[in-house]
Amino acid sequence: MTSMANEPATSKVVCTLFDKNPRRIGVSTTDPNFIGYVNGVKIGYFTNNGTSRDDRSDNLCTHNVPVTCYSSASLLDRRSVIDVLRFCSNEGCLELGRRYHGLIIKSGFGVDQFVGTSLVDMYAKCGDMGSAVMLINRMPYLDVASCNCLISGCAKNGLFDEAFSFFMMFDGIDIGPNHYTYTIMLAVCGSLLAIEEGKQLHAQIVKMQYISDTAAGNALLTMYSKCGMMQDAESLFKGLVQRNVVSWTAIINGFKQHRDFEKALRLFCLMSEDGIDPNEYTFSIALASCASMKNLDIGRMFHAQVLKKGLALGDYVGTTIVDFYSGLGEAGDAGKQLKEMGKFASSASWNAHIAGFVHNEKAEEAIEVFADMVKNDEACDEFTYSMILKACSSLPSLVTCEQIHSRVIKAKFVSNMHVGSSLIDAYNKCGSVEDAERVFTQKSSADVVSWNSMIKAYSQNGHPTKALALFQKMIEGGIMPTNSTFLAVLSACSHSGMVQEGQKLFESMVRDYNILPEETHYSCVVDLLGRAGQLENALDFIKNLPVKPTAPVWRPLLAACRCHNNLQMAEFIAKQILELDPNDATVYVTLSNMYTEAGQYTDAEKQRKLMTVKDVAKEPGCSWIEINNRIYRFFSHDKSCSESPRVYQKLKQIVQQIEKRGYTLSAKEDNVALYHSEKLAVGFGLINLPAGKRIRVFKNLRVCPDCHSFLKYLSTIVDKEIVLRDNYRFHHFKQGCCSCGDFW
DNA sequence: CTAGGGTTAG
Repeated sequence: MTSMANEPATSKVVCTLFDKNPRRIGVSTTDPNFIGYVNGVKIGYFTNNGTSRDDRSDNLCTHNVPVTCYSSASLLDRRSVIDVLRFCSNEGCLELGRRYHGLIIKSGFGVDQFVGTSLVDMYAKCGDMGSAVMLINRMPYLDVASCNCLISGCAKNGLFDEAFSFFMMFDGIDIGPNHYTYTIMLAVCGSLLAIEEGKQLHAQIVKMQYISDTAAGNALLTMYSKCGMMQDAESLFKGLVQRNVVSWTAIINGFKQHRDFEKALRLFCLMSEDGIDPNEYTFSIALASCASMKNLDIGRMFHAQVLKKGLALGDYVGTTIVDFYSGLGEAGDAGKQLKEMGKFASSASWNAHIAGFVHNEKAEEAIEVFADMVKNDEACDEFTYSMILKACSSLPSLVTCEQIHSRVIKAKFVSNMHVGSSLIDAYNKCGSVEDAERVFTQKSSADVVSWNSMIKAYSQNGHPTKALALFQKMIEGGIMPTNSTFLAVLSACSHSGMVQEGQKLFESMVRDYNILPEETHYSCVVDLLGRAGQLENALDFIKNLPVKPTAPVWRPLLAACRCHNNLQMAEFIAKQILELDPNDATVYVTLSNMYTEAGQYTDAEKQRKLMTVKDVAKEPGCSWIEINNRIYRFFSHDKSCSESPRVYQKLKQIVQQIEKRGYTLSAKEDNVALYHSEKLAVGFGLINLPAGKRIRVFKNLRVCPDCHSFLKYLSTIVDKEIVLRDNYRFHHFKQGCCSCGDFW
């Protein structure tokens, strides 16, 4: 045996093996996870994970399966055997299929080629590839249908390299691929974005005269559109001998996937003119397009159409409707749809409702729906946990986060990429780097997303050195960084004044990792230079960008001008930003306050007037107050809070009292954030906050004694409901106070 | 008779 113990064979290795006229694939009898050997060399590795849906088979056994299932073997007939196996394949009932397999062996139908193929298909579709391969090897002879089942099984289980290997097998044995085989392989190419291989298959299809087969044509169409070649897909579509509803759906979905929603909807109309009726697939795509376009009217129209056709309660269409309404903030309609779906609702439908609340920053409502979902015994999946953890981060609530974490552990989702990284993110946002660290180290295998989350956690919680060290470790571990990785390390450098490191990283991004910088990276570099006071360098950087600078690229430089008192440059930058985004309230606030501090009161007032005339100050979640020619802006994640007159009065009172006490509320900071956590207001922006940074105070946050007493003072004047937690950590720490940035 | 093509969400 070779030493390839834990890695799947690559198609390259396998292809060369198959080139040498392979005879037979074999399977290990001792290790159920090994799929097989060719001429004594292992070619693949399967994980036997087909048991995940077994909980469903008990129900299905008692309700939906033909009676013969329970009858003695002698009562089985060939027809129903095949029917039941097809049923198991479609529903993913592995356990039921296994039991049925036993009956089949007893009855003697096991030797039947068609029954054998159905069995292979059942195991493959249920995810038990080990058994599928074992059966293939025991079949008296292989035919194209059984091979297709095997290849299709690989493809459905994400084993694309293995699918290719088995496809190559056709060259070595007497049977050849047929049109079924090509459709399967085209789907594999689509998933791998393997356009070259796809084109080769296209050529073979033409040569073999399968091109007139509708399914093959549709598979080609999908392959091209998945690979991003929409022009080829469209011309292929136009040239199709026969366009059925699947062809139309495929091309419409292609344009939807590439975010050309208008074109997608235009084609939807053309389709009806062509006399083809849209079905549930087409409607799902159309509704999802409306959701992405944020077009409530057209979406409602589609909703009406599916209602009329009686398709509105199906899992996919129904869920898309929930998603459509909740994504547009129409939570009422979303909830109504979910309720109407009743038992037809799947976990996806619930997830869509939760996601809508999370995206619209209504974390509490999201958690309520989650509680409802649990109460309804709906199984939570990776999406549910990932979404609900995002809700925890925006609250932010450590307690809720811990509760969800325990559910995640119980449901065995910690190792899932999305759930794991959301967990790290959530602990990060709740201020507990220690917990984030624990999740990260306990994950059996870390994926790049989790590495990114952990680096970001260090970076955002005042551990820039740790962030960079972890980045180094990641590179040494051979993990390819992504653009988010660089965002995290660049911001770590920027917040800790490591200008040179930051610049080096930015350069290596393109040079060593071939990652094209985006707007956010440029913005980070501008921030890096600006914070360090290198205003001219930052300006040069922007001027020399290969693309036209956008408002988000200019903004950090304006903030830097404010910090470093460069009014002249601030005026120039302000002009640039307003040209790109005339409604940016920050610009007026910043300029006005800078003029006030420079004693240019007329100029200051001019800015405030402009701001009022343009009515730009009314950002959601933000209110502002003018005291002594200065503007203070208050942010709160709770819209109703920042917009309520009572709160407005309260805030005004606070600022006045603060000023009366001789404090200058944020000499360099015009934004004051008001956060709530678990019904407590936990923080205020304070003196000398770096621009753009809003403070959050959590129980484990490191606050220096000065700020602590200031925060305590604030808490006494704000409101009775607003109480600060008294368990800050008070010891010497190496990184700065999260409030004022001072070192203690 | 057995195998194939199009749908939801981080």
